[in-house]
Amino acid sequence: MRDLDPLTLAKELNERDLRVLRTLRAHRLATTRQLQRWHYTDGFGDSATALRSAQRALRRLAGHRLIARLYYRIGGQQRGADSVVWQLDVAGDRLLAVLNAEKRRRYIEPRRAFIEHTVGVTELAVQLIEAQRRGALAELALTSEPANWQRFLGQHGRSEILKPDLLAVTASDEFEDHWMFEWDTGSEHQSVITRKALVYERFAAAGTYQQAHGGVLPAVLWIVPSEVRREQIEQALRNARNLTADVHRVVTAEQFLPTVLAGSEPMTTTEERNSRS
DNA sequence: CGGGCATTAACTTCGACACT
DNA sequence: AGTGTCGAAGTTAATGCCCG
Repeated sequence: MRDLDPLTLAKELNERDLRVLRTLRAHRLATTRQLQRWHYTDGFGDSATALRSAQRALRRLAGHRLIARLYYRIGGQQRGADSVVWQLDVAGDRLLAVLNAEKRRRYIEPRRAFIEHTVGVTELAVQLIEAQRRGALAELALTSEPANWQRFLGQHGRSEILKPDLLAVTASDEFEDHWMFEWDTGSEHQSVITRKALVYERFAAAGTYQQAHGGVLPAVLWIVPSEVRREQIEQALRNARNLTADVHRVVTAEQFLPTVLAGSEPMTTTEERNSRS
């Protein structure tokens, strides 16, 4: 069954299978739970059944080598479906390549830091999808790497590329917000952070994005794992020269969704959100 | 008191089967 | 074929117990 012709294989797949494959292509890595929350929600009695169905389907896809389960599990075995990570495998890659006339990628077991970072970014996408589904967001357009890379001319006409972790355009009833998300796992040195922030700064100055989107500049949202880290990043951004502070906003993972739902305009207060008992 | 070991509790995955 | 549900089997962490 390994060398089934991709189009023959495609006939055995349902629409949901293909959506899972496309999600893994776009976001590279996702946990079982994330894929369940994204694609296995409609028509299930409870979330346990949905999870069971997702596990079965993912296992079936893995049997065709459409997807592969990583050896590394986030947080260890006892985290269950939250720890099992999937990526596209050779057959799935070939299938999507045939369907979409795209070129191939390599699919090897990534490094641990990459896994945790990428799954974190996927989590942002899943949270936004869920928010849209329950009506908290009227519109949502997600663009992941590498499609969201932004080429622009920096200082002295030097060609540069900005690589956000995730690009999102959200809309509530009347406002449309553009976001660039940077998921910080807490492992990067502050100099790396500020260097990246300066790329954003030059990108804003170049004005190419604003020209293409009616004058709108995306808000840059840094998502960090802890309050301590949040203060460190904010301090680093403050200390960096040539940074206009209001372009960048730093929030913890818990604050991510409320921040996006509140919109990219400067917020009044975040204190109520922090008090959690 | 603390190390080492066995037991228990709390999870998960996954097979099985009925049902639609 | 896909869904709903149960329970067996496996795991890990927490707990309890003994003994030097």
